[in-house]
Amino acid sequence: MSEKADKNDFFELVFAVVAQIPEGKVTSYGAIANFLKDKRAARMVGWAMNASHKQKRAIPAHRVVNQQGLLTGKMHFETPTAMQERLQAEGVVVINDQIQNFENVFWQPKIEA
DNA sequence: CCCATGACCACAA
DNA sequence: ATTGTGGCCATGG
Repeated sequence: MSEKADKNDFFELVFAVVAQIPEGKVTSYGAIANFLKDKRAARMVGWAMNASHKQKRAIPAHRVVNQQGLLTGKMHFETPTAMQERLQAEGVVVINDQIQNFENVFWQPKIEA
């Protein structure tokens, strides 16, 4: 089988991690990038999220925020408020696009088969 | 083909 | 502590 798409692996890896985020929890781009040994490539993670809409897999991109716990990419969602509303629907307190008690809801990326 | 932008993060001054 | 720049890789014009 010739799996060669390296960049595709990056996508799958990011999607895999994001898909494993438990409800009521969030993670950061840098955390994922760091997990991928490319902490400088945090932008690529965000870019992968942009492609998450194309993925058939349910990618809870709303659970992915920046290191500050700020909903930077809310504008890329269906609606600018979809991200915040969705997070709150999962029990995450978000005020002014800022996740409250971010440390408590922070989830460390890890591959759980 | 070259330039500019992007859901970011880390480091230096 | 804050501000500014670089770096990362890919996509778009």
